[in-house]
Amino acid sequence: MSLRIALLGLLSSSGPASGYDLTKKFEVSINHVWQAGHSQIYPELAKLAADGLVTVEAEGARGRKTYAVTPEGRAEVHRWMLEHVPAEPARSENALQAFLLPLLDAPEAVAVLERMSAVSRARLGHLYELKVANPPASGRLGVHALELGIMQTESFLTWAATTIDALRHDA
Amino acid sequence: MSLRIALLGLLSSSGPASGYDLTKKFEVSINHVWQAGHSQIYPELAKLAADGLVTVEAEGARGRKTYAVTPEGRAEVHRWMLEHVPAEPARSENALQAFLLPLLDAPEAVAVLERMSAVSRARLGHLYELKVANPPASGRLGVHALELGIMQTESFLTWAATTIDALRHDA
DNA sequence: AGGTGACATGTCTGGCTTGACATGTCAATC
DNA sequence: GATTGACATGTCAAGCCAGACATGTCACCT
Repeated sequence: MSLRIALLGLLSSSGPASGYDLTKKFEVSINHVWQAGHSQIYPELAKLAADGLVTVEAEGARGRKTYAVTPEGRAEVHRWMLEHVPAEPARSENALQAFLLPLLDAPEAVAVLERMSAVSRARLGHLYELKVANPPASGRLGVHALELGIMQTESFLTWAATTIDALRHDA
Repeated sequence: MSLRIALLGLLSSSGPASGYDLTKKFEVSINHVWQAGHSQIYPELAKLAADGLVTVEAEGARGRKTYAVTPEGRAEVHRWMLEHVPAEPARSENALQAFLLPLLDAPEAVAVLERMSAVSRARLGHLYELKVANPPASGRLGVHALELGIMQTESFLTWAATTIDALRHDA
């Protein structure tokens, strides 16, 4: 369901695009919020076309098909945004490791936390790059999600640092 | 993979338990970190037993089977904790709605953010209850994950409030 | 003329997950 | 004696998803 919405949203905002374009857009923008590879995107676009939420606007070179969102497609995203209450997925390997941390002794736990922190700092750097590359003009799809991602990553780092301190203090 | 680890972790920490017990434990403790229903747990326990990571320690009334973790099982969790680098799932309906927020007009976006906030406040309340119910004795499985969940939810609320302000200011 | 790499679209297998279906026991209440 | 509700274990169908496999075009460089 959510993949449909993500695709319709991208098409609504950026205009007609091919499956290939959308796959690229996923990689550089929506990726930190929702991941999908081309093997998911192509079939989903076909379904979307079958349901009348997008149309094949043009077929170009190398078999390229350009999809455009229909008014029904726009309505679908709009409806989903207003009506759908997101289900908390609560399925994160990071959080699972956090949960199981007490199974380790203190030095091991600190090592795990430091590894997590390194990964998060890299992620944070990546998000900052996105922010700089995509100056936060309001109205741009993704600006708010980017801020959210940055804040969440920062708060994760704070948690990790606090927990490391606590573990060192215990030992 | 992660479900195996979650089950082995719970069995390592709390001692032998049945599939039913583990299902209940999932609901009240690990749920905010990793969800699974009994229809996943029972087959996974059977596989775990087949792989020698747990054993059926006893069969009690009403077909109850009590599983205990084996040394191999403990080693498996330990190895996973130290070696496995969590893949960021980055698949959150909440974040997707945040991403698509610019498709809405300002009052609609504010309404969506306020709904999100209400859900998050409820979640935060639930986490606080867990914290009070389970006093944070260090060494208890889940204490760190609980703190993490609280911090992340609080930072989500901060983001939502900031974004609402920004949208109101624009309009 | 041949090779490389970006463009472009698909399929398929296997694993994970959900929700519904199915079955049966035991203890306590009415 | 019958009903209810917690206990307890499973299966099944359908959808979602990742990663591998498969195919072919076009432009550019050598």
